[in-house]
Amino acid sequence: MHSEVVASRSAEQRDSTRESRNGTPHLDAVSLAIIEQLQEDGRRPYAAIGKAVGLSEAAVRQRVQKLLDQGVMQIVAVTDPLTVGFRRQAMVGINVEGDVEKIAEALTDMSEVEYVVMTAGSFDILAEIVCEDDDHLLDVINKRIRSLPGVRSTESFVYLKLKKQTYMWGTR
Amino acid sequence: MHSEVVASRSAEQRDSTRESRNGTPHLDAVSLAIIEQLQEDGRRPYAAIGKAVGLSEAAVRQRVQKLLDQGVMQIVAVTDPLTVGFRRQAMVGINVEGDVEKIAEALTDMSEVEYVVMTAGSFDILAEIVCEDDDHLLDVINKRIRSLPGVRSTESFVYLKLKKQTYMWGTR
DNA sequence: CTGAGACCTGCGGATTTCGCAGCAGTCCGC
DNA sequence: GCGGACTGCTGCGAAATCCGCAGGTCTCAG
Repeated sequence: MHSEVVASRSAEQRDSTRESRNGTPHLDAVSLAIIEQLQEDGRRPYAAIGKAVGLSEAAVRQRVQKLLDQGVMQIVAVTDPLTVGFRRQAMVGINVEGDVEKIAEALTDMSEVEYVVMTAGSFDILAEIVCEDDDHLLDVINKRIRSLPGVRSTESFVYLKLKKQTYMWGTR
Repeated sequence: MHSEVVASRSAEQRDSTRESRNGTPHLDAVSLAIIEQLQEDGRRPYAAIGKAVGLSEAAVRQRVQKLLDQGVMQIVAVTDPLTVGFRRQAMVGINVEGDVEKIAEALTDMSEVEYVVMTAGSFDILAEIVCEDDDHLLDVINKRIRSLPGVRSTESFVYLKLKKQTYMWGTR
């Protein structure tokens, strides 16, 4: 009736989450299904999730706790920054000479920087900035980022309109 | 003892959330405080939140429900895409001739596209793509995006390493 | 064979959620 | 000034959920 994900766990995937060589835990189908449930509604009761994935309430609870402890997922409220009073956002492409990782670390430490990723292509790093107003944004980009030793150049893309933002990884 | 956010709501901010002219609801300090609580832990009990912000359990519950209904926030599980099996990600900068909004809409409809924003600067649109492997990524960029009528050019930045990703807007 | 470890189930008791009735303050129009 | 509509908060009791813990099963290693 209700789609059971698995029943006879025939070897191989007991140990629902286990370290693989690169350090990221491997997830089995059931944990994935649990995550999907929580991506639809982070407050869905464990019993309801259990019914959906074919597990007892307690088992779901233990798995969720483990996923949280391991840092595989987190359950949080996400908002539209505009609504919460941050009126200027920008993506900044950065070119670095020398240690890219080091610059990335420095960006990570800035509270206005929401997102940092090292990339291949004509930028070494992309960083998303969330600010209260133009002055604040200008300050962060010009004073704090461009002055980092090793930053060769930056290019800014000020956000005009956010069209889509989902958190539905694994739900398709 | 426990930091009350407000007590005498002296006019002005009854109507905790109200439409301002641009359509985005205005949030008062208490709702902001509630959001902060839920950004730390999306499953925190209403009573605990109430204690923190100085409201009854029922009041917090009503406010949270309203914030969800209005779409101001959503409570969801967020994960590291890599852990869930999406091994290739990229940011794509796009230049458009003609109706930018239209292209943005088209991108929004693609399930692999996680994030779409219209920008000022040398790209008209930035879109984040989440894929399972290289083939999938190539397919989305070359076949689906570049073939959209009006797309003049694209530039891709394949993700090498995600360094930071927070959901703490309003928490600083 | 035996012990350790991972994972699941079942079950009470504590806690939380939920729905609702009641109350207070504001903003109308009359 | 005074109802009436509206919004938001509180306080409750009932229902549902969460939580901890004591087993049980399976697998692997020695």
